[in-house]
Amino acid sequence: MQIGELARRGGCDAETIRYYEREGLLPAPARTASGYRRYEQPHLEQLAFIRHCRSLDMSLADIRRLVDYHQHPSAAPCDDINALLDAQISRIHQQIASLQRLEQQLQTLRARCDAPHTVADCGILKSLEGAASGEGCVCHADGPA
Amino acid sequence: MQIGELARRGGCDAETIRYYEREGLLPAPARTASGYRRYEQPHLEQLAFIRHCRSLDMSLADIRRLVDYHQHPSAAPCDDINALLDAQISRIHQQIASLQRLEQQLQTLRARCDAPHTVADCGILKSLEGAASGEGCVCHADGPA
DNA sequence: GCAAACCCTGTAGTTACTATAGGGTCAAGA
DNA sequence: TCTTGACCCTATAGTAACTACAGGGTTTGC
Ligand SMILES: [Zn+2]
Ligand SMILES: [Zn+2]
Ligand SMILES: [Zn+2]
Ligand SMILES: [Zn+2]
Repeated sequence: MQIGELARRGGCDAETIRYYEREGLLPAPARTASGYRRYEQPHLEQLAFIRHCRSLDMSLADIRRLVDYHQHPSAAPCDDINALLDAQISRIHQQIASLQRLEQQLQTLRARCDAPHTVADCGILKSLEGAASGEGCVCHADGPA
Repeated sequence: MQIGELARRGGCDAETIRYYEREGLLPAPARTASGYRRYEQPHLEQLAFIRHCRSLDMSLADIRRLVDYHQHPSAAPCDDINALLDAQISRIHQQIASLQRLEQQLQTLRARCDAPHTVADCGILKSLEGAASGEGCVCHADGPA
């Protein structure tokens, strides 16, 4: 199949596939006489592997390592794979915590403007200005995030 | 004060300040005869304003709009400011939801490797491989994220 | 008169793509 | 046969918000 069909079946853009090839995540396929890329079933599976990992928000560097394990399955213990997953989970966990603090801070700030009024008089802007001149802001009352 | 002191007091790097100047978020300050930037108190306050907004994860584009309101307070209603905050809050909210789904998916995948074994035999890698060949993965059992 | 600690500009790198520009190829219809 | 449209190719630049040089000049103190 050519790159367009692989892209459709893999649920991504053809540019993305060329990018993965440049980055060494997908092997360079055979070419037709006119230079078109020719893909086979294994390419689709490897692309699906990559896209699935991406849907888990893994970095291309991490995916590269998993692809390597996938292509050269070794008798070594799988500690590396576990560590990779654990790091990913912990990163996500921290991001969630940080975003939850952030949302609370934004809600507090948002609450400073409850009635309709002018920009010059807006409690949100006033809070931000106060914080800038060192007055201590409403949103970061419990220590900066 | 020179850029280094402003950076220390503003809690960021001197490069960041030059970047803000290039981006039009901070006004170009006066220069000494030898070309060094000379900052005054108002610059520090504007930098603090920007950094505070950044700590709320606002985009530089949004901050630029707030800085404009701050510098030219108008008699117009503050709907824009409210909309900006609301959009920010909703964005964060969606990110949290998406990351929570993600964490669940990663935990499910992680649970496929409970005992120590070899890479060739690892349940995590096997799950990822199965998903790539269309078998339906453990992690996205409840529909893709 | 020299070294350390500043400062300057300009450019390139980061992540995972996305979007052009400027071409070549191929199959089908007029 | 010519042309139209859908496909493909490479190479380059753009995204967000910085960060990190390279390769200089300046200022301060000893
Ligand atoms: Zn208001
Ligand atoms: Zn605050
Ligand atoms: Zn395992
Ligand atoms: Zn899955």
